[in-house]
Amino acid sequence: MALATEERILEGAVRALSASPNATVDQIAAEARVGRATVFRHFESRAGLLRALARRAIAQTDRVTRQATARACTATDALRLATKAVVGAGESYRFLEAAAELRDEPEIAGAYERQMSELADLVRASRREGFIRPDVPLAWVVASIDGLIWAACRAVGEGELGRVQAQDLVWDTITSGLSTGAAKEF
Amino acid sequence: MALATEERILEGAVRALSASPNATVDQIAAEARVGRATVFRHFESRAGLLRALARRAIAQTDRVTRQATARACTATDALRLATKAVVGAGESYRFLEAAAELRDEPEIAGAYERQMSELADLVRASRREGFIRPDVPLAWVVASIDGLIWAACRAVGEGELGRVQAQDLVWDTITSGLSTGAAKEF
DNA sequence: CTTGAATGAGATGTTAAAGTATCATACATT
DNA sequence: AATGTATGATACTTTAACATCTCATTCAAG
Repeated sequence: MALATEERILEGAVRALSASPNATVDQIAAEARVGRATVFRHFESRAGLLRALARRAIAQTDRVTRQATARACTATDALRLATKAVVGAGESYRFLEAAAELRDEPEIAGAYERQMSELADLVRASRREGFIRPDVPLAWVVASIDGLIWAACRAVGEGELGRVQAQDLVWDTITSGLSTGAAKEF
Repeated sequence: MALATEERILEGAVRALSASPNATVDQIAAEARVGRATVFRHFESRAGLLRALARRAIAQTDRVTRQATARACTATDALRLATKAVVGAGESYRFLEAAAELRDEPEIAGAYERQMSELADLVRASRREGFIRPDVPLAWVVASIDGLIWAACRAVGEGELGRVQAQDLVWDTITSGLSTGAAKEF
């Protein structure tokens, strides 16, 4: 059952690395309930395992993003659904936040760049629809949405918020901010 | 000049670790323009250096936060000034984002908890003043402000935004969100 | 029951980085 | 000028984790 084993290793790695981003191969193997040697039978090296893991997370994010944007009729709705979907898939890529060694891999860094640039495209389109404020730099809109998504994933991971709740709150915050608007003179 | 040397090492470490969070002692020493042995003369170990660095970053953040809140007359204004000040001090603690080994240190993790809980206090007080929306969970307000601060620090570090611009945008986003509000039916 | 593939356990080799030790040099203080 | 302290360079030891290898065991297929 080679496939099932690889899957178990990958799942274990996600858990182990989410808990501590410098987890050793021993810890990953233990988390996956698999012998240490078996990890090296399926992946050429620790770095290779991390790459596979990152590719998987990227593919997963791409998939849910495509599905979300496919059924949207406006760019703004696509942005909303994509945001929601990406937050929902947080568990699969959250370990990447602190995975320092993966930032150097051009493949991974490139994929992240691409996703950010796709987000920028959505934001630009939504701005043309009059939804996104024109007076805020595009770079900040992208950066802050990204930041809110990470914050939501973290909150879900820490158990501070439910997943569905977090998905809704991100869009709510993008849309309305956090203030009542009652006291702008502050 | 023991003090000046320690300072140089700490500054170098901030730079080296910001560039790559798993920087070796060699890289840190090189960045600080200091011999490798000198690092170990001033700090008992790499871990000790990181602890000192984290303590410094925490103290710096506390200092600017205190200064900011001291001259505020309302909780909301304190929140605004503190947010701005913390973004301004981003360079000094940004390396912590990916410093996995520091999360395990109870002293560091505890300080972060404390700062989050101080932020929560400010948010609660500002909410009593009618500024922060009462319909959003406190945990999310805190988490998203934290997320926006990190996003701003990252954007400044990457050169995407100027520091002052980023400081203003964080509060602007908290206050008003990113949408025009013109198309809430989306 | 036999066979073969995958696994677990653990011994062993390998390497990169941490940490230590030494010595010559520069520099400030007296 | 003499002295003491901090530093840089370098060689060395130690350690932790990666990676490989071997062998007994399990288990499914025939």
